[in-house]
Amino acid sequence: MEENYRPETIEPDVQQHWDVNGAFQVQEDADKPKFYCLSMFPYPSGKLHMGHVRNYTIGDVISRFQRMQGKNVLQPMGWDAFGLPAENAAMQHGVHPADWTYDNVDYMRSQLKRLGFGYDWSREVTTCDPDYYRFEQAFFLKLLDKGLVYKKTAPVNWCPHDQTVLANEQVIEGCCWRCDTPVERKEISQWFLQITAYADELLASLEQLDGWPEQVKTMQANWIGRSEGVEMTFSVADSAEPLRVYTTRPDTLMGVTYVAVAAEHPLALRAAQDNAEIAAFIDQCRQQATSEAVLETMAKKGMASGVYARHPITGESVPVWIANFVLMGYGTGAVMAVPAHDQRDFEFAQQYGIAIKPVIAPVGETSVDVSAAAFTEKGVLIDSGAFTGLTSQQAFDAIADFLTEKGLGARQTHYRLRDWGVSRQRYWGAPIPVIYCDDCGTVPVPEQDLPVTLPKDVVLDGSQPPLVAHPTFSHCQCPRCGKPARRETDTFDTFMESSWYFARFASPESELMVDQRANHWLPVDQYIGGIEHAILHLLYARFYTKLMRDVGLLAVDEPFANLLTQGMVLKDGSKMSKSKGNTVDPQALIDRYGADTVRLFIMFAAPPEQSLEWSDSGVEGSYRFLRRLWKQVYQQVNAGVATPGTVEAKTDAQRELRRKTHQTLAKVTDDMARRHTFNTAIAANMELLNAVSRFAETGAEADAVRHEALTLIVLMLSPITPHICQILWQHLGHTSDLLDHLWPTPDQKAMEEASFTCVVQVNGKLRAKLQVAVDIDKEALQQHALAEPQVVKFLDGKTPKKVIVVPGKLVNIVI
RNA sequence: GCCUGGGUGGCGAAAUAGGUAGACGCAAGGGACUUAAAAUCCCUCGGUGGUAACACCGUGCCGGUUCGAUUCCGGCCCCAGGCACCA
Repeated sequence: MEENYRPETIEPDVQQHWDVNGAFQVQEDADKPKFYCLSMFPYPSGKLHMGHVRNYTIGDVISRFQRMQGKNVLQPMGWDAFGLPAENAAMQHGVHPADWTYDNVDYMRSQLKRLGFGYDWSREVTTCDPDYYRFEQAFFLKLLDKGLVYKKTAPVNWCPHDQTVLANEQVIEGCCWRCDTPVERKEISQWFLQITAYADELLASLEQLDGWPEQVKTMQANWIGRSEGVEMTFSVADSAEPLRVYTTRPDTLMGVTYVAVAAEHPLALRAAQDNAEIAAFIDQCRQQATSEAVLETMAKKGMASGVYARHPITGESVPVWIANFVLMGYGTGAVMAVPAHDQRDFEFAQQYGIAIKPVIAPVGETSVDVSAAAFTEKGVLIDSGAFTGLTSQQAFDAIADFLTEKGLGARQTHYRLRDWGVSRQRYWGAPIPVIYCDDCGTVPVPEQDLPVTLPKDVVLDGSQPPLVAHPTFSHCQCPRCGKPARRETDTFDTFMESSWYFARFASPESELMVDQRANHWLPVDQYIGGIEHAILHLLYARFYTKLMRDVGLLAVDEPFANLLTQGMVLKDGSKMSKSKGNTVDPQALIDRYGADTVRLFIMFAAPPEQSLEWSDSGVEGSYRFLRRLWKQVYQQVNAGVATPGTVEAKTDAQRELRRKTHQTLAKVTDDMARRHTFNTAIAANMELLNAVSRFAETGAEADAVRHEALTLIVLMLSPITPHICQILWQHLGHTSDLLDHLWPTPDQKAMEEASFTCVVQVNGKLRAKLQVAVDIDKEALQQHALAEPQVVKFLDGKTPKKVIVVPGKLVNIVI
């Protein structure tokens, strides 16, 4: 055995050994319980960042641990390969998105291998491959056929200078990131998946996800945002089309003093026709990005439309205002406003001198002060005609019934969740497989013509959409009538690909989207990924799973049985990202210290769900620990001790080391299996190694106890630092395969202790510690504690008011 | 603005079910070894006071519940993630 730890030589050897043996290739096996462990696949952005290293180390540790539990572990890897950065790279560096993407995939794959992750590479999938996205196109058409897909207009960010649609991320302070031109809002026709049809189930089945963090379930529930309310109509003078509004507070209806509509609302557009001022204001409203964060924080502005709506109950005229914070695409594009009982309405009314009419008072009172702020709580109706005196709850029903009877409204369940817009006006994505014919309308691409392949010969200079400019792509024949027709030039949202990849891994080469093997492996037993995906990706993947179930492709209701959301890797207090320029390149650390050190450090620095503040120092400490471990094994092996027989502690020191060894094993097992707190599992092993270092005894029994401790450290650490452990395992004289070695069980007898440290408190403050027998009775323990000099001193001759004895822990004396 | 988390020594953190605050590691300081350096090993290490024993203070801030609160409750401040076209 080499005296010094040399990761640069052992790691490639061990990796080659795994490779040659196909150690991580897996097949369905009826004799073993399956365990599908999946880490969120990466976008191939260039090279691995620390977030990837953290994510994939956690996944690999869990996979290896589960394998040692006797499970048949599937751990695949692939590439979420479509996306915006590839197009940006094309424009900046003149490299084709496909070449850029595949080069990145090759490099990042080599990095993953260098880190020693145990993936079944025979199942690798790449989403920009037509053999992947063709299933998605076919599935989309199936959904279209089922009526779960439709087209409608929706707002996009539009740069009038570059004549291009911008992602929210490309809008910097309301301006285009490339040319700094103020961005406009533009309504364009887009494809939608009807996720709202599944809103109820997506919400209800959250309750069955016992293996998900409460945090994520709460976020999803709030995102879906089910509410009970009333939709009603306000008729408008000299207009055929009444205003439809939805409210969750019909009890405040009598307090409505105006109605607000979006700038794009037909009513607003009509008002603008003969009013230049209104037209100018509407133009101004359009100069706004589409994101909710911007809408909610910007200055609220409005203008009276000059049009009046009739209050559905009182028949009074209320002014219709055009407001910049109402969006046409969300809901009905109109909202009723109750300034006295809604803070935003209140501020708007104050700003523009609109009436504020209080109609809800706190329970037990007959008036309410709304001079400074709206009263937003529920209460009792005042000044509300026939409804006066009702509670908010009673009024909800009374007003809903009244409106229903009069045909002016109806109770309605509403969701905050909006249908999923999947159209992207981009090149690097899966083409949407539809054709537009002047005679036949929208026609799906026939199945035998799939996939609609993304052409490679395109011009990417930012001047016009590549698929629109392409000489032949958009020109086609109508599949129905054969006349010249236009092919859809939008591509799919990349969330489409990441919504079903976990199912594809089960049968990656199948001629079907998924085959029966998906039902063997699904659901994923452990899914691991960044907390930033808590809503969108996870919700879309859950939705897709239900869609696939309902067309008979899958038998499961939910894709991910257990979810671990890892925290961000931060540097200088914010998320590591290229745009912020605060990234740390893992490769330099791997080159210097080896994969095991990097894996060990990232698992040691923080528990997985917490954010991890990166610091370059500390990696050194992990390296030192592995060297100390190597040295301890070297000393043991060098002394000629390998594979001793039975272990029997003879001396106190031996018994103490054995106790520590098995207590550590018990703790580490719990940390790894239940708590997923790998940091404390590592700390416990560090403590144990420190104990081994201090253990100075020699002789056959001492060597056997030491050997047992070292063997167990190697076993316990092997999921985390598999390379060094594989080598040390062999040097310790073990011939079995470490990868499939069963996780050891602690020896309960060795863990037993004769005495424990009992804490003695006076008024809750620590005053003394007693070393007492484990089986001491309560009375004796109390007497013992009261006799302590420190206690006597504080008692000062007085009798304690109360003595609390917690067996096995502490005595608290209250004076 | 809304939703969800988080805040503990110089730093990363630990305290698992309300019971010893700071395990483990980093950094720092001191020492041993060495011709020297690196490496390694040993010791100290929350703050204030004290030669010491020890005392008091201390888990973002204010208040509450409790014999006892980092942990539970109420209010506030700050930081992070998400907000539907970044992935």
